Amino acid sequence: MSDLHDEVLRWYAAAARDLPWRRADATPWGVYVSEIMLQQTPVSRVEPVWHDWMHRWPTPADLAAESPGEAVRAWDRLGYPRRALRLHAAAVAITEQHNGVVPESFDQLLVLPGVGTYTAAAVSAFAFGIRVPVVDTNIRRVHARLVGGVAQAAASLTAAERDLAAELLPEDPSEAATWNVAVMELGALVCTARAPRCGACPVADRCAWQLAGAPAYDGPARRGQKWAGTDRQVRGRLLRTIREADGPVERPALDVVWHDQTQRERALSSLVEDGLVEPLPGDRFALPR
DNA sequence: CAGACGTGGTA
DNA sequence: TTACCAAGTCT
Repeated sequence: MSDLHDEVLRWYAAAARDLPWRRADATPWGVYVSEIMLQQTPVSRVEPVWHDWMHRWPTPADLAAESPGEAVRAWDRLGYPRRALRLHAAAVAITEQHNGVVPESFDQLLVLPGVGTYTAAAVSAFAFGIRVPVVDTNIRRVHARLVGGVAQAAASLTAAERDLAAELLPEDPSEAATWNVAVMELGALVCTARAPRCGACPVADRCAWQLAGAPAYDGPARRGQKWAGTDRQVRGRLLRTIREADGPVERPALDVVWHDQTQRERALSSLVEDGLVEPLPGDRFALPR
């Protein structure tokens, strides 16, 4: 084991958070659910919802037996609710095509709805200990600083970044699995985007970015996501109203959430199109059955 | 490949 | 208060 691996793994053993989906008693399904929920969503908001889901649907078959609408309701306010729909669809696929057992391989995971390259690698590595490089935003940032000597990773994932992640992965499978989660944790706790705690970093002495004097990011400004006035905001309001209602919602209850009728109708139609909302007779709307 | 897609905490 | 940020995926 190289010094780099040794330092990071030692740090992880001492500093890792005690997250429920990382505990020894976490099931592959629990890991899977956590990875979907954690997409673009902070740990603190995921934790309570994850516990609810694990209690209610401890296996893929349990979720598959429910209606997709119940998954959307239980998703609560985690955001990007299509993830709930895809998680439900994945539970159905796992139940029908894999005998209810979460598949282990990257390729089998990748074809499940809502699973991209990051999640396929993460589930394969974290739930099954398979030696596969995981590349998420934390790991990309750590690599950009530690090896690249720059403050931020590129705007989009490059082939060079994939190659680097593969090169840095320890040979030993068990060590490799821990390495992935350790680098991710380092990025989440120490090598953070805004105010990195380099004084607490186990590899600051060999960090290319530190050695270069921690230069500020000098590339083009990244466009922030718009929110106010967008269809996303309207969709959020509409779905929240429907999600929090006991039964089907009448049209007037939706009319009041947004003033612009054209945009309101467009947003509602897109929710129906996505399968997040089901139109019912009598101009009523509900979560999908 | 750039843009769409939620939500809420923090500086 | 505006703007950025949080374990991405899909088209």
